Amino acid sequence: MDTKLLNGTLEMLMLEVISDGPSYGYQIVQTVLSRSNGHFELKEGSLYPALHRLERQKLLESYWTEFEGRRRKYYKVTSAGRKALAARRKEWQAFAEGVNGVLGMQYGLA
Amino acid sequence: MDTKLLNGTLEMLMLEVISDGPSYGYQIVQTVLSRSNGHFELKEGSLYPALHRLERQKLLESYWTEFEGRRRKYYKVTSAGRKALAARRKEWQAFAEGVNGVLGMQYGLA
DNA sequence: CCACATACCTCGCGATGCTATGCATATACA
DNA sequence: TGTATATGCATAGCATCGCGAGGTATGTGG
Repeated sequence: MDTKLLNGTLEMLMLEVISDGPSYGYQIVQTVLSRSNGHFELKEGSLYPALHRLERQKLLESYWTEFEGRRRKYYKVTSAGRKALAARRKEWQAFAEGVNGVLGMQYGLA
Repeated sequence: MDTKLLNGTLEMLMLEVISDGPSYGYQIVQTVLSRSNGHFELKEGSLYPALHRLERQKLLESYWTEFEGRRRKYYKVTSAGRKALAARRKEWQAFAEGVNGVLGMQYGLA
């Protein structure tokens, strides 16, 4: 997968995954990987900075837990985060329609 | 339109437009604007560097013309450019499917 | 004469994803 | 015992790229 395309959508994907229930870094990577049919393999060097970014923006909140001797930092979506997610989904749809328009492709909900 | 999303797709859109016939900077902006239903307003600060990039990569070729006292630099797609465009269209489709998969959206050709 | 459209260009900033690296623990296997 | 693999978090520094701002130039219409 061309990494450049991910630009801007990575945070949306993370918000989306966490909006289904609190999750932590390592698990988010696995979830995105499976839900994208193995296409998106988030890298730690982009994942953790993005999580911290989203938390600074109050779109996520975190708490530490302990599980079988390993520490996990769980993140959950705030109400502001849900609003932001909804907005980004709309942006994504408009964007995809714009690109498909230029490419001469007509896409619609199946 | 969120500028971040354009990352990586801008070159594909430009190749696509020019593949319909030689075009020049100013016109490319107008074409992309109309074909995206007014969504993508390419900025000169990204347009011209991108054109030069694509020419350096031999995906575009250019020639100067004169029209009503104004100079225009026309670009045409090379055969390598056509191959690259086809590849990028595939990448885009895979990418969009991946994103829609994570978002829980099912899209198909209409 | 001056605003606006047309038409090209570059510099430097900010944002963002990645590689590389580091730390730590549990499990499986030799 | 040691060692590879999976789990789990984090940061520093690099490369890329789109954009705003600024510069140059001509034609047209008020």
